[in-house]
Amino acid sequence: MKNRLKVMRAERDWSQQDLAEQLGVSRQSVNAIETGKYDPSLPLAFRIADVFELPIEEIFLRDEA
Amino acid sequence: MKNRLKVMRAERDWSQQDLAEQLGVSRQSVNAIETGKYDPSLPLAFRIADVFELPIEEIFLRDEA
DNA sequence: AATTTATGTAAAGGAAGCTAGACATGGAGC
DNA sequence: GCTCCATGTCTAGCTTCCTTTACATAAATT
Repeated sequence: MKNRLKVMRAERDWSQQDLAEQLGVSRQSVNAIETGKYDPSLPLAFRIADVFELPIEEIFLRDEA
Repeated sequence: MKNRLKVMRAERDWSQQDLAEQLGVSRQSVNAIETGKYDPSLPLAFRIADVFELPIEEIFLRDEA
């Protein structure tokens, strides 16, 4: 499951730390999600969607294939 | 995090077992999600959305408050 | 009455998500 | 040079998600 977090964060000029604080998670979690180590939980995915004001489907992308 | 799984499943007249097989998870997982024991992972939420052909946001609802 | 189906629940174990703490690197600015 | 930042990574530990196995109940069927 890929995501557009890094790009969307860059568009807003937020650091991983900035985003982590808005989401209420650790900087390491944001980093791990961005670098593809794991996917966020569903509740966290909703918070991410809220922060970026976008539907989940526009942030997280089904794996091709 | 609430969800409309039970109703949507009833609308289609699927058993928990039917849905579990379509999703590739155990019947207990479907039951646990429906009865609110826990939320699905993000990848599973996407599969659920695919099976019901609805956006995630129309199936899973942010907790009010 | 006996069987089948659907649902709910529980326990134990493995896999995935998340934490705090620490360390390394590269870039920007003194 | 040194010092911040921002990012990436690692570890140990805890919580959440998901599994198999199993048991209980109610409803429908035979």
